[in-house]
Amino acid sequence: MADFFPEQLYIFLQEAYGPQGWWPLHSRRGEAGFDQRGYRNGPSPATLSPDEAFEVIIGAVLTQNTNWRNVEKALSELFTAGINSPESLLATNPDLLADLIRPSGYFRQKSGRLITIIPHLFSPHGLTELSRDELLAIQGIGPETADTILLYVYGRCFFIADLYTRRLLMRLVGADEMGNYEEVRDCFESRLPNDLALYREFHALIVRHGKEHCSARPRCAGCPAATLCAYATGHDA
DNA sequence: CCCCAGGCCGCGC
DNA sequence: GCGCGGCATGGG
Repeated sequence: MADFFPEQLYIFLQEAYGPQGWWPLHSRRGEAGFDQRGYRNGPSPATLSPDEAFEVIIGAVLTQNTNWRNVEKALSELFTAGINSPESLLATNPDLLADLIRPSGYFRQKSGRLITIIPHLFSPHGLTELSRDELLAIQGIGPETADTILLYVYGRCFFIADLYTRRLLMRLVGADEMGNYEEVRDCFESRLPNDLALYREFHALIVRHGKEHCSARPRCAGCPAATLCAYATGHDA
């Protein structure tokens, strides 16, 4: 990863895909300032309201190893059932909660995780801001979920080194140069300016790019990062 | 039929 | 500290 320059990559992705407006708020889709899938038209505020924070945290847990489409179904079920706050979630029977989030997969496990996690992150006064280590100590919060909360809920510059990010970087620099989650995170964080909007937009662009081109089975034709990519060389261009 | 998706945990080594 | 199985649905 020694000669990887993330800002170059960012320029290419931004030019190809434009602004992304993450994190999508499913409950706000179609409202003023949001599109039909809940993506913001403009940049998001540094710190979210308790309602928005609740929804991002729920979504971050539900999307663990799960397609966002399935998460949208589960979020719809939750909001239709009136579960839109820490209090309403904690007042729900775990088996019922599991049934509501069934479309997101691992539904029994995720029901338990939500019930475990939410009291740590919210008090009767509102959002509780925890450190990365404190987040990681909670059952059900691993590195990616912690960094998602830090970046999109608390507005802190932690780079999310999720599946799309690590797969993209592996193809850019080659498998031999690849690192683990923390090394990839450090790679980006040590080479980027401390710019919250940049961090948020960059991760969103990587996910978008992962869905359109750099998926498990890559579609390299038309890839906006091909000129930076070791893998693309010799492939279907 | 198969593989894949914005992980995480507990276990064995 | 790293690899592996379990957890589960819905789309391609």
